[in-house]
This record gives sequence, C-alpha cells and structure tokens, in this order.
Amino acid sequence: MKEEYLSFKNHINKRILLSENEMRTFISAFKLKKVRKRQFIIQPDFTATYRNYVLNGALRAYVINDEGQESTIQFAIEDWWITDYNSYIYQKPATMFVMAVEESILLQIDYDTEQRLKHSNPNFEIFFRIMAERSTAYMQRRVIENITLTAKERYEKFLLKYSDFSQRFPQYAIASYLGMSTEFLSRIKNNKL
Amino acid sequence: MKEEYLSFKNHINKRILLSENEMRTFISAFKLKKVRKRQFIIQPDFTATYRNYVLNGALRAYVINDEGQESTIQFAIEDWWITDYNSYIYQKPATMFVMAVEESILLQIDYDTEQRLKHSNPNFEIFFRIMAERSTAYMQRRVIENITLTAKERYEKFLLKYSDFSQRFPQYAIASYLGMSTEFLSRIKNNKL
DNA sequence: CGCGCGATTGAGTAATTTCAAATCTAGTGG
DNA sequence: CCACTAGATTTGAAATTACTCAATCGCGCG
Repeated sequence: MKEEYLSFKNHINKRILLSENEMRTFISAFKLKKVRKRQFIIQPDFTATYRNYVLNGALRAYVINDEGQESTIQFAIEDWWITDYNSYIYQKPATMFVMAVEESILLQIDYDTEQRLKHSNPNFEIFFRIMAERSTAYMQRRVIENITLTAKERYEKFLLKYSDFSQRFPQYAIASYLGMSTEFLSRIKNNKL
Repeated sequence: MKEEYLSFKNHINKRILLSENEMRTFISAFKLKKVRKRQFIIQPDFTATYRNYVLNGALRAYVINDEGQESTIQFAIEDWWITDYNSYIYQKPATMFVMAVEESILLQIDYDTEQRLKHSNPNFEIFFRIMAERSTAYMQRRVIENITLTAKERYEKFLLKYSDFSQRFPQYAIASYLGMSTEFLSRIKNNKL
C-alpha cells in the first residue's frame, strides 16, 4: 500500500470494517489523478464520469446562471469527496463546473467500476450507502441554515465549521456558497454595517 | 399482499428488482400506523425510531428556533418518505417536529429492523443506498435553488414542481419551507408588490 | 353562531443587492 | 527581481428585496 493512500485508507476504516484483502480490492478500483490549478474536472453538458476523493489540494463546484452569476455548490479539500452528484448518480449531463483551485491529487473511481465494486461485495455497497446517507444529512443541515439564518449568522457558522476553507478559497466563492454578494460578505468581515 | 400496499410495492419496484419472496420479506419489515390530524410522530429530544413511508395523508417536518420561528424542512404526501433524517441515521435526539397535517396512514420501519434487513440481503442494502443517493441529489437541488433564486422565483418553481402541496399545506408552512415570511408569500401570490 | 387561526393589507424598517469607483494583490513576462 | 496588469477585495451611495408589526378580513370547526 502506497504511503500516500494512508488518509484514504483511514477514511474508509472510519466507515466500514474491511479485511486487508478487501481493502486492497477497494483501493485498487481508484486511479490517481493529478490536476493543475484552474483545471476543470467536470463541465456542464458532459456527464460526470468520476467520483473524486481529494488526497491533496482544493477544488470547487459551482453553477453559472443565465445572468452569468456563479453559485458555489461545494468546496473540497483533503479527505473530502467531490463530483456533480446529480450527473454522476444518474449518469446524465452535468450542470456544474468542478475546478481545481489549487494543484490537486485525486483518487478517482469511474461509474461503471463503482457499480461492479458494489455488486462484488456487500461491504462496498454499505460504504457507498453510508456516504450517501451522511451526505443527505449534511445537505439537510445546509438547507436549514440557509432558510433560518441571516447572512451574518451563516458566515459566522461557516467560519466556525470550516475555518480552513476561508484561507484556501477566494472570498467571492465563499460568498456565493453562502448565498450572498461578495460586497456584502466583505462588509460583514470588516464590520462595515 | 394487502391491496393498500400496492403503491409501496410499486415504489420499491421502481428502485430494485426483487423476487416475490424478497418483496414479502421486505414489506413485512414495515408496520402499518395510523395517525390523526395534528398528531406528532417525531419531537425534539426524542430519537427518531422510524423511517416513515406515507401510504395516505400529509405530514410536515419543521424546526423551531430560539425566537419561536418555525422553518419547514420537508413535506410528505402519498409515496414520500419522512423522518428526522439526522436523528434517524445517527440514532441521536431529534431537533425536528414531524406532524400529521391530515389524518394519515404510514408504513414504518424501525432502525434496528432496517439494519437487520439490510444485512440479510444485499438487494435491500441497495434499496436504501439508492434512496439515500437520490435524497442527496434532491437536497442539493434545493440548496441550489435557495442560494440562486429570489423569493418569487422560488415560489414559482415550487408551484410547478409541487402544485399538490399548495392545496394541502397551509400557506405559512410553504412560506417557511421557501425561506420567506408568510406576509411576503401572500404578496407574491396576489401580485401586491 | 361565534371563536380563533390563517391569510391579507398597509406602512415603516431592516437586510441585502447593485453599480461604480478605488484599492489591493498575486501572478506574468521582461 | 521588478513593473505591470488583471482579477479580487473594499468602500460609498442608492435601489431593491424582504421583514416586522399591527390591524383587518375571512372562514372552517366546534
């Protein structure tokens, strides 16, 4: 087992119990992929082929509406997953951009390989079920925060939970993640209200 | 197979392929539950024991914040599932209320039974994995709409997608689902802007 | 039949956006 | 390594969006 896969192995161990053999099988379904800064791994109209685990680096998923406004859907740094979820699970064209914000190293599994993996061993199926369940819970918490909190409260909560993110992603991306304008976030940060 | 379970059977068939035998096993893990109008099936501080499929009726999940303001998290009518998702999957105390808005008939599975069911047959595991995946995708679409659309746009999209809901749930519940005040929704509806 | 909750309306206010200009910053080529 | 530039952030002022509070209306349920 390569040293660089340690965090991934750890990630898996936190979710399911696998034998050494199973672990090897699981990990070997993933391919190492390096992406340069500003490189896109997913673009609208192309179907998302991969589910991506971030070994190293930082990426951002966002959509662009008719007026050209960006909305950040997801951030990912080390030990996070990222893809256009809708596109990946339904295997239909993406609506998102997923771009590397830093030079990054990913572990990629493609859709067909994932299906085969899951059918080959119920433990693998369980792993993806647990991932999906937690994603749902996570998304639901985000919905709740979005509809119940003010812009300032959303930003403060964001800082508490993801202090790393604010160092590694541009302010305008964070603003659009939190559903507010760049200017307004700037004013919140600098207490200009 | 009882006639009243037909919609449930159909719901399952759309997601996985089961033998007659498997279908019987699966369905028998659920218990029929009738709830009266205004009855709570989940309350804050109590752990959500059940995942609930709605055979008949209408329910609403909501949270109440420190200032006493309600926010609707989810609606459920026939052929929808409802629970406090966070509470159920992590088996920790709920933060939501789930209340029957109409007299309703539910199919309930409790947490332990669900675990046993999943471990007894990979097909059942697949079913819950697919449910969770689709929930994540669904939640993500809701997040996107929340951060990209104005109040009016959110309401219009809601009407298109869930025209049934606006008949069966009170206006203030829909407003809080969409993250706006009751008064503002009323003005949108009646073009008083 | 009336009570009470939910929906509507009006007026004033708060939150947030928009637009435009100024300032800062990081990356690029010379 | 520095100067330049494009992009990112900040600031100000005005406009818009949405909320709050209070009063009224409407209607379904007991």
